[in-house]
Parts: sequence; structure tokens; C-alpha cells
Amino acid sequence: MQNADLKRAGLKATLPRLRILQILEDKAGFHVSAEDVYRTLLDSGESIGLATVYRVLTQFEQAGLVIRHNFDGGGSAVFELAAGEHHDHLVCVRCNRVTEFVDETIEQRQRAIAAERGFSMTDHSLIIYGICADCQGAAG
Amino acid sequence: MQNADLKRAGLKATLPRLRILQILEDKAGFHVSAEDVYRTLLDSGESIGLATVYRVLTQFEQAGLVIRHNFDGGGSAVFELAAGEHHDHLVCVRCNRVTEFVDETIEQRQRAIAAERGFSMTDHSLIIYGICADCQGAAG
DNA sequence: ACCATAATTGATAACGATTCTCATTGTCAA
DNA sequence: TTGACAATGAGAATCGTTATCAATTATGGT
Repeated sequence: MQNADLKRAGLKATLPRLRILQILEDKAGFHVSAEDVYRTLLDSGESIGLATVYRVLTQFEQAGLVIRHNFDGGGSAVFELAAGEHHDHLVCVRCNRVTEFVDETIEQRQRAIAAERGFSMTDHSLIIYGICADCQGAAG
Repeated sequence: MQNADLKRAGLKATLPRLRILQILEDKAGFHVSAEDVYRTLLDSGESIGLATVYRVLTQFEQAGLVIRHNFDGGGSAVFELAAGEHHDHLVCVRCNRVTEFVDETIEQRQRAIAAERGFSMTDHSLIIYGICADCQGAAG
């Protein structure tokens, strides 16, 4: 039960938080914006304010439940459930689809580079922008 | 003469563009926001509109003269002269200073990963967030 | 189950960054 | 020079996001 997930994160198990967590789980593996979550809620007949969606997503991020990404291009941040291990992203600049990947060689080099410079790494973000196979097939 | 740089990029050599290009050259190696450029202009006694600064920076970006970065945290985009080769960034989350680095191993892996997935890479961005040596020394 | 308390919510105003609008001005090729 | 058309400046408008604040709700002790 997600109720416990929230408690564990130090958050009261309120209805908006449960609903939003559910939506994120339903879309596991996808990247959704605050607006996406908000619209999904509206479509389900829930009446939860947009401000609450932003607040809750920020709380989830701070609690480590979700990860926020600021990809170039699209002006809004996107979120994904923090389940599983760290991964990086391939973003299609044409259809905006996001694919994930993990590469241990790169991870190692990053750690080495940070260490070489006395940099205490807190996070990192690697994004490859390009045109996905589907979009190459489709239009020029 | 920068006049020629602009012409080559297909841009008329107007005064605002020349001044802004000059500022970017003066700050080569640094990352400046549109506001930074704007304030620098004001301080020099120039009266160039903020809207023009944004427009010109966007044009420079499209012309390949500058690179725009959207680092996490700081809400505004920063720009740097596109001179020289591609490089990645270390961003200090405490003082916001940006350091650059190049790592051929990572570059290669990125190309390989894109290729493996039939992804036609147009760009990529690797940012390591952390606390720089100076800031570690300073405060806890 | 009930209550008090403190956290959470929703509606909307406010915000910062960026873009748009449009009348005015400037550049450049002829 | 001059004309055509792109570029500019000032401010309004827009976008995503955050703050405000009164009303609502979850939770722990009873």
C-alpha cells in the first residue's frame, strides 16, 4: 500500500498525494510534466488544484520518491518515479520521446573526473539529443 | 573584425549585435545569462533593450555562434561563445561556478550508445553537479 | 469515536524568465 | 541617396512555477 510509502517519506497520506503517486506508478518509465499529472487527474474526475500538483511533486522529489528533469527545448520540468537505479536519457528532438540507458563506463569516468578536481559529486545528468529511429523513418 | 563574423552567419551587422558579440568575447570561458549581458550593456552606457538581448542571443545560438545551457537550479539560461570544441560541465551547486572538461572516452561511449539504438545524435549534454573544492573548504 | 492541533489544500495572485507586438529606426544593395 | 525590408525598443503578454491565505483534513492522544 502506497499509504506506507508516504508515511515512510514523512508525508501525511492525503488524498491528493495518494492519487498523484498512483498516477506516477501507472506511468512508470514515462516522463510526465506537472500539467500532464494535472490533466490526468481532471480526466479521472478528481478535482485537485494545479498548485497542489506542483507542491506534491516537489515534496516527492525532496523525499526522493521522484526525479525531476529539465530537458532543453520543452519549457517545463518532467518527473519520473525514482524506482530503480540511476540512468541517463536519450531525448528525441522531434517527437520528444525519452529513452533511458545505463552505461557503467561513463559512470566510472564521471566519478573519476569529479574526483580529479576535488569535486564532491551530488548528482549528474547526461542527455543525448537526436532523432530517434522512428522519426528518421517517418519524415525528413 | 566581428562585422564579418555576423555577415558570415547571415546576420546584419547592427550595433546591438556587435556589442553583444563583443561582450561574449570579453567573457569567453564564462557563462552569462541574458540579464548579465543586459546589465553589462547598461553599465557601459549602451541603451539596448532586454528583448533585443534575448533575440540576439537566440539568433547567435541558431547561427551556431553561441551555446545555450539550461542548468538545473538557476532559473535562467546561460550562454557561452561557441568557440573551440565541444566540452561538458561541472556545476557547483553551492557557488554556481561552472568548470569545463572534455573526456574522449565518454564521447565515444555516447556515440556508441546513440548508434546502437538507431538514434541520430544532434547534440548531447553532460553535467556533473556537486560541491567544488573551494566550497568544500569554506563552509559545511 | 472525538478533539485539538498542525499540516494540507484550492483558488488565485504574484513571480521571474522569456517571447510577442508594433510603431519606429537602421542596414544595405542598387 | 533611397527604398525595401530587417532589426530595434518599450512594454504588454505568456509560460511555468511559487506564494498567499482562508478553509479543510489527517493524525495522535484521549
